[in-house]
Amino acid sequence: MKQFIPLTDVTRTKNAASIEEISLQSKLESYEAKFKALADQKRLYILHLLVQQNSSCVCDLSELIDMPQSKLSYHLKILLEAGLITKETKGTWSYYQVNTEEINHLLSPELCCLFRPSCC
Amino acid sequence: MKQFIPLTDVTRTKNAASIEEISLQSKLESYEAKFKALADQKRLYILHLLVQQNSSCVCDLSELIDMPQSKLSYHLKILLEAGLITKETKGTWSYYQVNTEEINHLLSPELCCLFRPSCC
DNA sequence: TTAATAAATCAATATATTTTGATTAAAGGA
DNA sequence: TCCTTTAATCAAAATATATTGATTTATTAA
Repeated sequence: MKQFIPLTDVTRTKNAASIEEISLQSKLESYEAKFKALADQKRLYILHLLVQQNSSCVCDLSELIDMPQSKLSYHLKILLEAGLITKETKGTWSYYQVNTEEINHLLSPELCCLFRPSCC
Repeated sequence: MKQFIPLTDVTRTKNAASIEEISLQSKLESYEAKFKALADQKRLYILHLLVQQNSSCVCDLSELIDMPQSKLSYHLKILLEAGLITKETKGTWSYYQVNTEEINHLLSPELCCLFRPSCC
């Protein structure tokens, strides 16, 4: 995982960062994580599939996307930690769903065709 | 640069990909590049600064963000190639600007405070 | 119980991205 | 011309991310 880097590229010796800088920085940090999760064709395609399936478990997805289970779990975890999907475990199954609200907060309405259900 | 990966994880031997799959794939590919450019605190901060400055050259930005010139040029290039900023060269100076239209196509109105001028 | 299935995790490797400092190229001024 | 400034580029090193195959854990079914 990436470390928390200061907004400017050197250590502040004299003054502490202002409140505004800290809050900007924590915003940038959380957007970084979300965009990082979106910055991958495979994960974008997983989101696209999840939207169409509404909800699906790893093994079903694994067949749909033709990807080994461990690899898929890895990418799902990244999406989950970024808050872009949610997970519900029932017995040995884990069902994943797109977090539509989060996607709406982040992306333009134009991107709906790809990442939102019941749209286009 | 990342290679063009097929939507499923194996080589299609029998059938060629359908038109829909190809067009989906090229969309995902272009979004991947844009999200990759956004997937970095430093670049998000550069965008934020550019929005406030309206237009600025590398040397001015370099002071604002306290980042070495070569590093800044590297990150500006990534933003430029993703189409998120534009560049205009005057003499030895290069002036960069946020491509607001592109940002609007991509991001939610909510993100305006950070990445759009005259907003919030 | 035992065996089978689902999915998370792990360690090793492979790949990609970022950083650094130096060099280069182009433009402008003395 | 020669010196300075601006910014792009380069190669090497550092860091981060992704992939692989094996292992582990938990649950269910026989």
